[in-house]
Amino acid sequence: MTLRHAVLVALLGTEAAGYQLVKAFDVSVANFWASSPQQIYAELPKLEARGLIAGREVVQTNRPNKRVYTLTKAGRDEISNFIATASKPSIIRDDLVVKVFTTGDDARDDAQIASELDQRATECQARADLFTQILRSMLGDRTELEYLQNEQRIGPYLTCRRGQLFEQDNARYSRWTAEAIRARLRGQTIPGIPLSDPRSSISEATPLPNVTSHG
Amino acid sequence: MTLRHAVLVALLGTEAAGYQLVKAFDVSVANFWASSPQQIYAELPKLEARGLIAGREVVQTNRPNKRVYTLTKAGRDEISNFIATASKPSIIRDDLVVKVFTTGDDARDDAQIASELDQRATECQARADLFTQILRSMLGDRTELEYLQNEQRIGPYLTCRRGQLFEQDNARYSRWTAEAIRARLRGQTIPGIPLSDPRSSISEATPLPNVTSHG
DNA sequence: TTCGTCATGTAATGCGTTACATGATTAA
DNA sequence: TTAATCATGTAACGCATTACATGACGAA
Repeated sequence: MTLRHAVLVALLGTEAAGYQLVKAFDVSVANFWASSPQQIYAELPKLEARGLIAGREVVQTNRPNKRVYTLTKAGRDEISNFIATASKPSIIRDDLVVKVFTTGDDARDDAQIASELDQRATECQARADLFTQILRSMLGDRTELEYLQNEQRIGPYLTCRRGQLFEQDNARYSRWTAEAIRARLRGQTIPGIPLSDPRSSISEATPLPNVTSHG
Repeated sequence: MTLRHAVLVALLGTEAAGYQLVKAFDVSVANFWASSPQQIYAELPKLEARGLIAGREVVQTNRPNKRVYTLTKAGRDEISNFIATASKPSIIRDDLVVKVFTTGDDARDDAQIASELDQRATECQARADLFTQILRSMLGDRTELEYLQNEQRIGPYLTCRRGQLFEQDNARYSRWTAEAIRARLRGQTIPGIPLSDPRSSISEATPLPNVTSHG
């Protein structure tokens, strides 16, 4: 039951209509809680019925009218409550990795999988680059350190960073795996991938990449 | 509708009972398709009814009897079919990152979140280490390169690698974020985290870590 | 004698996905 | 005139989660 909480936190510090939330989910909340427009639209009346958000009609000319929602006190309490409850482990759902699991069973399937991995790598890299842009525009002319020290709501920055990291990681894995599968299909050595790098764990050695330098 | 496919691929090359599948999901399939025991048990009769798997009773003494399932020809075709269909983007669901999104709204909540991040980092690292062990036992005395060249079914290795990478990445993110939040709460600089590292993108510079060296 | 493992479920409820539906405005 | 954006849904179905349930064996 966390779509509820995902919607509530999206309303922290800003009122928004359903359509705006749908758009906001695309670039921020989707990084940790992917949801379809239908789900979001369906959730809003439920939250309002429970008194966690309050909606009001906004009449527009040249545009359809819309219903704009704000967090209530009860909604804020629900968020704090949620934060006080133990988190469940993260879960991934990935069709493509289900396919990777079959690798070695059928050569034609393997070729298909490798080409889908290439495509996935490109998509992930594109999304990662988008996140890098968003992060840099959040920073303005400040360094990340300055931003994290001075900005009051750093949450959106930190979660966008999560999305960036996930996409980069996914792109990296997809490229590596595509090469491994294809090299086998050719019966050749795996080119251009330093599999024998002496580092055993990325976790201690590698800092998070910098957003400020480069594009 | 991919739990179906996750179960089918788990039966590639080996017959298994429900209980065994539940256990297998824990350490391998869960890395890309997390599912509860109840879901798996419920899925098996459905797959059998569709003719994608065949079950037979195995009578045991000293143990409850069990029903063991094998892929049918139709099941294999269903897998190939699935592979030929375009994959959906990966999705993450992560409670804790929903909480991170709120950071900056309430200091007490922030402290709570930072401490949950510490815990998460530890759990992820433990799981990553477990995967490293599993990977090394798959390799035996071969290098990864040798393994990928010579073993016929490399799928389970590649997906375990995915799990390892995800857990390491998640641990790294959790540590970094916990520090960022806590440093702000103290009003201090962020210690020990090289935020200003000149590398802009992890994806091109960093190879996948090696499994063979270290423990 | 208590816990963990083996072995398998049911039932209720709620969440999520897919397909379908509408209708105006504005930019290419 | 075609597509994209704004704005919001309904309906059907199937998937997922939570709680509950059973019962024997073996190890500590």
